[in-house]
Amino acid sequence: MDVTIKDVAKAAGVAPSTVSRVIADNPRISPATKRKVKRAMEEMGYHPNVTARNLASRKTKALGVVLPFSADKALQNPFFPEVLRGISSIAHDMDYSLVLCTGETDEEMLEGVQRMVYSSQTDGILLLYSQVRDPIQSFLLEQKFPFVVVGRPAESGSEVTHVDNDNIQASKDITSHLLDIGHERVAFIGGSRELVVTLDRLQGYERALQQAGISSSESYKVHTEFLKSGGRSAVRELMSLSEPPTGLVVADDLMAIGVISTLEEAGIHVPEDLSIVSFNNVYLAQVSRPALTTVDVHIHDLGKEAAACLIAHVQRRDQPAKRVIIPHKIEYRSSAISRPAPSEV
Amino acid sequence: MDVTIKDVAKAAGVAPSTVSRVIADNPRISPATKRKVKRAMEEMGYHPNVTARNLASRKTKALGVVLPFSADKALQNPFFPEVLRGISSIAHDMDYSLVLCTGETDEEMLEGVQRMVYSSQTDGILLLYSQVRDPIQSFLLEQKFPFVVVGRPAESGSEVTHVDNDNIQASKDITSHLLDIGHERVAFIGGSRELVVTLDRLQGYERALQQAGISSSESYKVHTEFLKSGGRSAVRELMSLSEPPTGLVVADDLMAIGVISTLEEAGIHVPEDLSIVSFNNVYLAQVSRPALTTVDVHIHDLGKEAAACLIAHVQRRDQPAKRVIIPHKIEYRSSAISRPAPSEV
DNA sequence: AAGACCTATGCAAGCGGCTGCTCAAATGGA
DNA sequence: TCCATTTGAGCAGCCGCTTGCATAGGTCTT
Repeated sequence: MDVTIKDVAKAAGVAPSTVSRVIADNPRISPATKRKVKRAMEEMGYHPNVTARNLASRKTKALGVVLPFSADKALQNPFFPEVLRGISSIAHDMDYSLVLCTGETDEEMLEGVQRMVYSSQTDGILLLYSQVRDPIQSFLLEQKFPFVVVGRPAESGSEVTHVDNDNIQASKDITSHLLDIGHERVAFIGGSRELVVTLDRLQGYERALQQAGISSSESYKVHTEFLKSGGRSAVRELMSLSEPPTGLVVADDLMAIGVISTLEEAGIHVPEDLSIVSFNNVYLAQVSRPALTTVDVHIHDLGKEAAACLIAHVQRRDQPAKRVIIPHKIEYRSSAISRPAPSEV
Repeated sequence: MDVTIKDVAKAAGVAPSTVSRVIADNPRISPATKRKVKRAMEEMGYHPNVTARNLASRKTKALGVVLPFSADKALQNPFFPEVLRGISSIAHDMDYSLVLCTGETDEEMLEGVQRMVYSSQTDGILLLYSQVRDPIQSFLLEQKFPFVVVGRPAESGSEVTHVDNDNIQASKDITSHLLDIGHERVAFIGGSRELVVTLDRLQGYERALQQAGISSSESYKVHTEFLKSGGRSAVRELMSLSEPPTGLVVADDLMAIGVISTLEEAGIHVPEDLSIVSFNNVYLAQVSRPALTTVDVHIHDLGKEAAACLIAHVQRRDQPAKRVIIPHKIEYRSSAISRPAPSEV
């Protein structure tokens, strides 16, 4: 708490600069001196002061993590903790610390980001979501501040490094699965249209239909908030169509759980009456009933990769923007079953 | 990114110290000068460098947040994000930043905490869980480093400021509820015995039984990991007793969901065959089927209060340790129903 | 043996902002 | 009008560490 580099220097009989170089493991210091200094540090319980170090070296060894709290991006979604875990593991390995930035509204978050950037609190920033026309992305871009986004940037995609799944393909895959096992009327329930991930998954769904030669109907595509039970009305509407779907592609596990709940209330059983597939494969997906057939997007890897990219990027600023795609994998469980051949009414 | 206090000073035709005092809104600077300086800051896009400021003022305006990743404390539990939200809202208001510290193991976390403390990265630390014989708490205590824990410290409770629910009372309340609606055989499923919260809830359960004049049986108290499906075997064991319980007090919502799933697999229906109550009232509790009767512990308030306490504490170090109890409230939903009067066999 | 070169350290100037102290100007009182 | 006060602002040292440059020995060359 108190012993400084000077104290150590004095005790070891060397100059402060030497101690500093010992800390940095500078090859220009002889092994003998290093040992001597290290012993002194040990004995005195010396620990370098990061603040001073940061000031002198004009770096922070800290990454900013921006995660949304607003209702529809929903921090209660286990997606965030999980990606955080991935980020943290890399940050820890590379000796970076993480500073959190959140807010209930876009403005609050932007404010937070600006603070981080202007006051040089972090070397780079990680965006854990991607929405269209994101003022934060614009700001960061314009400031030329290093950042990487988890997800696909809606704009300037080629200029910003991002780590994502191929959500279009993933969605196409899982929709096709539903089609393959006999469903002909498959609807899509997505979250906020502002989120790129929703858009991508919707597009994948549409492509799958198209490939199967099924025309897609607007009434089969509904959007509702990630978590809000507002989903209820959307589901009811969907099921009261003259030709209700027999299969549902839901853009998120948690949403799927909410949807299933609503369905059951209405006396519709999953998967007997209706098959459901979703995305993310959070822990709950295997514990809820029925266990969810879902796309495992390897959340943890998304986080790890994003952190690694960002660190690489802040260490060598000249790196070009890159795009990393984390593979996905469908987990087949019990929320989707094959549809008996339709009876010709 | 570049303009410093000196540049502003020059532009405004004053000394750097004057600019500094303007920033601090020091009353010794005349309004006229303040205006002048502020205009200059504005025009030049000046933003103080926190690092330099921190170094000079020997504060960081940052709070460390320690949250566990290990399996049984489970970050996937929405409890953490939610308390984080509470913390964040206060931190934001008070202009503090949050730095995250996590780890998969206790050692990793201790390491992280030590780093924070030794290198003075934060002014104070928030512990989001409490376990018995916690090396982190001991360390912090011994270093006299300001910290507050969310939960009840197992040891030295009177010396460390903490924010908690009255979990014993809460557990007693909800267990009594089960008893009141006619259940006579009520079992308890808790998480890790290392966690104080588990211990408290167990104790509340026991007290309720005792007060109702029911003797508690060891086979009715089981512990399993917070999330792991390992819970399965525990549940099966419980249900294969010669006198299986008709009511279950589960120490956590997520666990309850897992338990219900296991039960249903075994053909036992909740709440018809078995009533379940749990704790926390996370978002899922109202969305899952059946919706959970659970104790709302006001997670968000826990976080807010904890952050407020910590900030108060770092600002005036001489404050005595205090204990804040957040009230709880039972949410009656559909996972617990009254037990028909037992038939006299 | 003397200059050329290393090697291992030390010196000192920052990094950007804070703050105790000093000092000049302005104000007020008599 | 003159001196005591108050007010406003500047000076300079410091926070703890990093780093370019200088330097003192020592080792090689030739």
